[in-house]
Amino acid sequence: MLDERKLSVLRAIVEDYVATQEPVGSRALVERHRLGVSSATVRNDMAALEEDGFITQPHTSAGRIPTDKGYRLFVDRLATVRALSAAERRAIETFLEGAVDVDDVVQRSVRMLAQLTHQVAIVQYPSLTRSTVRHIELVPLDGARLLLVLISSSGRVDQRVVDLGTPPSEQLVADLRSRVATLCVGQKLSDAALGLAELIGTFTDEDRPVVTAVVTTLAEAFSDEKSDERVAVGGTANLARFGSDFDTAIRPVLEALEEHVVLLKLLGEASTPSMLTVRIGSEVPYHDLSTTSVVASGYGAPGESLATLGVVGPTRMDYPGTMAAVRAVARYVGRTLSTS
Amino acid sequence: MLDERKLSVLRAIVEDYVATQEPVGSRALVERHRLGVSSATVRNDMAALEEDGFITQPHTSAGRIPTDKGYRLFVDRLATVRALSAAERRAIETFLEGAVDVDDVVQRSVRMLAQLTHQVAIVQYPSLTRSTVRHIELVPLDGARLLLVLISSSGRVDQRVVDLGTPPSEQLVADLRSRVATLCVGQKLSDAALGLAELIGTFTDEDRPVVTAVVTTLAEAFSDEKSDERVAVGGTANLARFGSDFDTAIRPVLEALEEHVVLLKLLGEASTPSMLTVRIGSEVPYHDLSTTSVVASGYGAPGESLATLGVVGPTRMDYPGTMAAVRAVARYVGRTLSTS
DNA sequence: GACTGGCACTCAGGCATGTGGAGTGCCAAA
DNA sequence: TTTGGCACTCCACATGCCTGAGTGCCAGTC
Repeated sequence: MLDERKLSVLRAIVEDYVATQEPVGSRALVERHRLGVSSATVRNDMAALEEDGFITQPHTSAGRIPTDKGYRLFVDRLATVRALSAAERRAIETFLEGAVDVDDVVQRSVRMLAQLTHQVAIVQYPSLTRSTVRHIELVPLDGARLLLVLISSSGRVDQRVVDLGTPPSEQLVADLRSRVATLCVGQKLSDAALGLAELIGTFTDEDRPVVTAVVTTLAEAFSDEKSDERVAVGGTANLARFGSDFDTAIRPVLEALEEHVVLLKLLGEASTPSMLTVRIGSEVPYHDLSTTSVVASGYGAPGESLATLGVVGPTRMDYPGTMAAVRAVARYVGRTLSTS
Repeated sequence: MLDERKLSVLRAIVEDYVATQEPVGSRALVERHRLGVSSATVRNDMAALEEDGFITQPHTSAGRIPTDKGYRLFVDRLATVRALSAAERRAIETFLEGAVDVDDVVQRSVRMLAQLTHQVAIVQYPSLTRSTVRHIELVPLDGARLLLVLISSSGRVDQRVVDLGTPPSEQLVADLRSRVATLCVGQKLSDAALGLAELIGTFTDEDRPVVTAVVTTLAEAFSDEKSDERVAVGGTANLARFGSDFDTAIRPVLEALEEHVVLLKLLGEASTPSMLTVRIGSEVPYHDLSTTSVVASGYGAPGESLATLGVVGPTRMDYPGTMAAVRAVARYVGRTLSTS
């Protein structure tokens, strides 16, 4: 039903439409691509493709534009992955190398990604719950307060102030510090949770409130999803690509970008690193964003992903180029974070 | 030259234009405001106001719109400060009270401000260099590295990793910690700088590299402007108010919003808290933003301001309302931060 | 001298009309 | 199965007209 030539025609339509933003007709197609057949033949193929729902025409006597289904087929079967140029790769590398801490890595990635793809870029901060603890520290503050500092394997540093009620003895703090460290370092926090809970029972009744407060804070503040919700957004000036009508095209995207929860859902679950997720138009889980596509990838150490990054753009985007850029940036970010 | 009635006419024009976004004519003016004179008289006044550069007409036979100079006069002499409603004030208060840390306060303020003004809101994080040190801590990490934690009076917690070259003795760390703390706590970092520099000389040659590294990091990482550059932006969906032409109206603003340096310059120097700065159109120091206005205010303890917050919007904005909202939020944020 | 009513003039924006061109669908012939 | 040709459709653009809002000015009135 879909012979080789029809697929070529679809590919040609997608490529031309992405390039020109205008419905593409049969005549223009045979002129720009060496299809080896006449425009009449292409017209027949187009009719078939439209029948199958891969393309559509905005109105009679207009050219064709791809449907979401058409883009999907294009991405799955027709796109030839464009490799990044050496210059681009070098640019990513040197730009990311200049980062001084995790915050900086994320900022720079977002900029890089926006610049490479000319789309809106989103980078999620490395997940706390999914990385292991490198160092844990308890610092007594003035009064009955304790500063809890957590350094995770991705280099991220988080802190939280714990209110204890009563000032703890130096002895207790030191003891607690070493035992918590023994339990947690090298582990994921979630894996250490059980051990931490048991820890409480091993202290005297007197010390128990303090221990409980610390353990609870650890569990609550650092383990729940809240601390994984941080994201950076960049390249919003590229929203122009969505179209010129602010209310229907641009505003929904801007609103989504302000809702971090929505953003995280858009990026989706981080699968294994350098595994690309592409959602096209109606596949995006928000109705207002039905004319946008999302290209995302997990990033992190080769084994397991730390978080997700990606771009959102109009459905009529350059998928091969965007996918290549997202994949490349994800790879470099993962590398940068695991060696720092 | 500018009698009372002409000023009333100007005020009426500004108010109507802001409300309707359309050039306002003499007829409509006398209908909507009880000026007590006929439209012909208003026409004469308008001619005079135009002569003086306070208003202009987009084309012959159109109504008048205020010029930047007109808005300026309006803001300086004509605007009656609209007080926030009790409900609005209560909303700010309860919303900000729910914040758990400084980050949260800033996030919430930005949202609040955007929602109140229907403009794009910008909040600068409390300045490190301008607040005093509440607590300072040195935490030995694995290897020859030290974690430097700084808690400032605004509740902000910052940390930096120092690379020492050689692992320091526990004794040295403890010694250094207490002496640095003595020097810094209760002071601004900049005021303690001299004492810190002198501190180096009081250690033995052997210890000096370590001390130098710590002191330098303190001075460099926490004292320069870099750490004051953090800002939060919100309400970008309100960009619609700038107009419908993306390229000329919206894109320049989006681009400015991505450049933190530009943003900080827009907010301007924080003067004393609850002192409002209003820049109108051409008064804004960026040429691309000549159709935007900025309303900003410092915030902080009554004495001296910690940082700045504000909104950017089109020159045709509701100045009294915006100014009231900015002032109110600044006041509450200052209060919230100084009591936490 | 200040205000007012009246009048002629200007011009943007909306609406109807007309036209060119790009593109399609279909059919008969190769 | 492909192709050239032809009739048909419909958008985009240009043209022209008209209306209404608004102005500037002037002569008259208080």
